[in-house]
Amino acid sequence: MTARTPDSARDIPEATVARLPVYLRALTGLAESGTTTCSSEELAATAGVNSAKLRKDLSYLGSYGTRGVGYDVEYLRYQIAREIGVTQDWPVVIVGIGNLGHALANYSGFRSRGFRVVALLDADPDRHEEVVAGLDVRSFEDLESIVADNAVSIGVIATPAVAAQSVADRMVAAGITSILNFAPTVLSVPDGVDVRKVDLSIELQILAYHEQRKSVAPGAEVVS
Amino acid sequence: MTARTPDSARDIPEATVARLPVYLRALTGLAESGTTTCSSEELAATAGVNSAKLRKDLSYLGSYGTRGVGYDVEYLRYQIAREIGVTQDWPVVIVGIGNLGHALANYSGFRSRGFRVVALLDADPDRHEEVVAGLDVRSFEDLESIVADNAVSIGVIATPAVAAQSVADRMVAAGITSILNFAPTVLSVPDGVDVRKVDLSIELQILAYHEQRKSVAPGAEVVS
DNA sequence: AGGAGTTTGTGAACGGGAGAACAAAACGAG
DNA sequence: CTCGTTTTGTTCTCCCGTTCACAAACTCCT
Ligand SMILES: NC(=O)c1ccc[n+]([C@@H]2O[C@H](COP(=O)([O-])OP(=O)(O)OC[C@H]3O[C@@H](n4cnc5c(N)ncnc54)[C@H](O)[C@@H]3O)[C@@H](O)[C@H]2O)c1
Ligand SMILES: NC(=O)c1ccc[n+]([C@@H]2O[C@H](COP(=O)([O-])OP(=O)(O)OC[C@H]3O[C@@H](n4cnc5c(N)ncnc54)[C@H](O)[C@@H]3O)[C@@H](O)[C@H]2O)c1
Repeated sequence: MTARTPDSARDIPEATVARLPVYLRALTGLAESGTTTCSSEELAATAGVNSAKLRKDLSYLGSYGTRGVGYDVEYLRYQIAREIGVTQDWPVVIVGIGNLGHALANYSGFRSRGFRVVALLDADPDRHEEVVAGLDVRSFEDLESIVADNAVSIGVIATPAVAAQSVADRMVAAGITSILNFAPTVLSVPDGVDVRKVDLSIELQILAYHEQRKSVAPGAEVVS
Repeated sequence: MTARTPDSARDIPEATVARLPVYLRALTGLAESGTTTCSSEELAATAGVNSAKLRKDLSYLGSYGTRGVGYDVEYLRYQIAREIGVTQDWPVVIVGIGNLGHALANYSGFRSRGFRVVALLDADPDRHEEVVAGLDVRSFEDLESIVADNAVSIGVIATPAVAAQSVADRMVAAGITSILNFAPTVLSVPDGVDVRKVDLSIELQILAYHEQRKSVAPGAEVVS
């Protein structure tokens, strides 16, 4: 019987943290369709996970359900949002406004999920005349002042791979402590800085591996 | 002593499969910089993983190193590429040529890693006049014939979330067995079809969670 | 040829996550 | 108030993945 600190039941497993946003999305969907209460079974189906896993995940946050009834959609949604930290708005800077940077800047889904793009930066002076998604593309040299003025702690790297490490170094020096990296490179950053990478080529290669094996052995597998 | 089938040492752990593309990228980098031989330590550092893990991963493919020496960069690169299946070219279709679809279509990294975009499809007739990255944007109705004519088995979904499931259903019916999904929805597909999802909002939310906790407890953590 | 030095490949210990199963709690009917 | 039904929260077990540590294998030097 661990005396559970009721206010801050800390250290949520990483695997659970990665699923909380999925639950949040599912709950938002349920709320929009008018559902006010749902069981772990329903929510699990909507989120595409096992219901036991869902319940265990939620138990790390606290006891927000009612036995025999289920969960209040709106209440649980708020609790998860609070736990993740998306009840507040997070300012974000995007560096590298090329093909991908444009798409990211124009994406409305970030805003609706608690993130606000405060600046678009690019090293190429030709880009600086452009206005993307209502924001001026500014010089990369402005990074430090923008980070300081807007209390930015999250940065997105969408530059070519060769530039990524130097951009990351500069971000870290400017005070950014979380980086989402789209460039296909391993970034090295000091302790205390989180890096997550998104590599589309790797995803395709994983699919190709399984695809190749389907041709010989029909052992099918669904990776979600 | 499991009699290791030398030609097909099958069932590589999923976690290893996900890292093989990283090793491949690291090896390509080493090869380009003129390195012909490397130790597991060097390669692990380049790929950003533990060297013991790297060696164990490679051991699933076979014994391609030489004790006391290391690995032949070019030889190992080929072996990994063959194992993943990227020695051949994989035809790919992209559905939903909006912000993200444009970026994907223009991305040269796919081509250089064994993937060839054979068609860009969109439901919006206004898009059909467009030429992106040297390809006509074609009607979604052409899906079946394109898949059949080009033996496409991999599809990319970059449509809004509401359309994603119906696009996936249509892809599966047309014969596609691997899907990379960018829409923030859970797709349900029959057994035998692989789905991988890329959700940028989830990545940001995971960063936000850790960021939020940094403010209170300085227990830093690097997630790569 | 033999020994010293390197580096691989793998056995074994460890930790974390997934899922089954169940006891505890809430609710409603009678 | 009591019993039956529903559903949560949690315990327990199993499996996968990570990491350590070391014997086996190879090279080079003397
Ligand atoms: N486009 C895609 O769909 C896609 C897919 C997967 C991965 N990626 C990766 O994302 C990254 C960006 O891709 P892209 O297609 O947008 O490339 P891009 O060449 O279109 O854009 C890169 C932008 O970064 C800017 N830049 C270069 N060096 C910079 C620096 N030091 N500081 C600031 N800005 C700098 C360039 O001026 C350019 O505008 C690449 O690393 C690419 O490998 C892209
Ligand atoms: N843009 C981004 O950076 C970004 C980031 C994260 C996630 N996403 C997700 O990626 C998806 C695409 O984003 P986007 O910004 O490119 O959206 P978008 O609206 O710019 O483009 C969507 C395209 O899909 C087409 N489409 C709609 N229904 C279709 C159907 N049934 N069949 C074929 N085509 C159809 C539309 O005509 C449009 O061209 C969305 O689900 C979005 O949530 C985008």
